[in-house]
Amino acid sequence: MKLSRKLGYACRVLAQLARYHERGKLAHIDELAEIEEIPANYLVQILNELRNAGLINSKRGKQGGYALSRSPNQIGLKAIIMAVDGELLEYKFEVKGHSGERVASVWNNIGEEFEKTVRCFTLEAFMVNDNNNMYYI
Amino acid sequence: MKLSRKLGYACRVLAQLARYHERGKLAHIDELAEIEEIPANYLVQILNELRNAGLINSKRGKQGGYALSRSPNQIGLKAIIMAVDGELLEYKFEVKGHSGERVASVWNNIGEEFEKTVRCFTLEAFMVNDNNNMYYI
DNA sequence: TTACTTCTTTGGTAAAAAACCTAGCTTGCT
DNA sequence: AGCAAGCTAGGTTTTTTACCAAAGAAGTAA
Repeated sequence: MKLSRKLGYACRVLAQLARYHERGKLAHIDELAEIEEIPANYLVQILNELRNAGLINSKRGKQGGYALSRSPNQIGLKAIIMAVDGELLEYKFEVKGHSGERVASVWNNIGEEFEKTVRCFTLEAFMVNDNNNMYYI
Repeated sequence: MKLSRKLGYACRVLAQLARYHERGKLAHIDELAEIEEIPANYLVQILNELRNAGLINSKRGKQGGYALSRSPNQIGLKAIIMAVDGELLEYKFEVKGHSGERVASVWNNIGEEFEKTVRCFTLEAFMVNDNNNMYYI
């Protein structure tokens, strides 16, 4: 059970876009790539998928860039996962053999439970709050 | 988020071994492969990992075969997953970038929740009960 | 309208992982 | 001894992941 690196990138870039969202600014792909240390050429693809899923908007040309399509607490983790991975919990094994159906049905149940868990999280959970680190002597 | 085919095989072969367990018989690798429609050459590896994890025992030579090391309700799903996949929920992405740590920490929480879900299941859940299908006219 | 800047799209490639195979070895039974 | 099982350690093949590159399209501003 592995989480793809791509999903990690997606969470990070969205977290970063959430910060831009607070400041009402558009983010450039190169900025995002540098701040979150994501290969820019790969990030292009990821941002595309996020846009196709309706999580972010983009604007071309000068003054262009990316922005969240709604506020972070309106962007559920399930939507993020499905945007980049297609499925929440996909079992790639065919339903075969004597126990095939039973096993598949149990994993469906587990998938539903997992979905409940995932529903508890939104993009807000991924946001870094810099103020937490600001202590004055 | 994909479940490996290997994990599906493992669940199925264990479910089948659970039936042998009820009848107190040892199972041969070829029988298991045929009944559950798993490539025998691959199954060898899987059974090996299950044995190394202590979930099953094996006996060589004539009259040899495989058996569960304990009853199905004593074999937790977590142990099964970890036997074949190594980790329960492994995120292969390095902790980098501005939001790296935060994202990793959130996914750790999700992993813990997932573990709670998984703890509710044992091998018993995967067993097929033939009696359910036995209706007499 | 032209030049420039940004995203968009497509079609790749390289590396890693997953799935599966082969063949010789070991153990235990009869 | 001889055979019937599992054991082990290497392969190979296929699929997926991660990433790159370059031409295209759309907006902006001189």
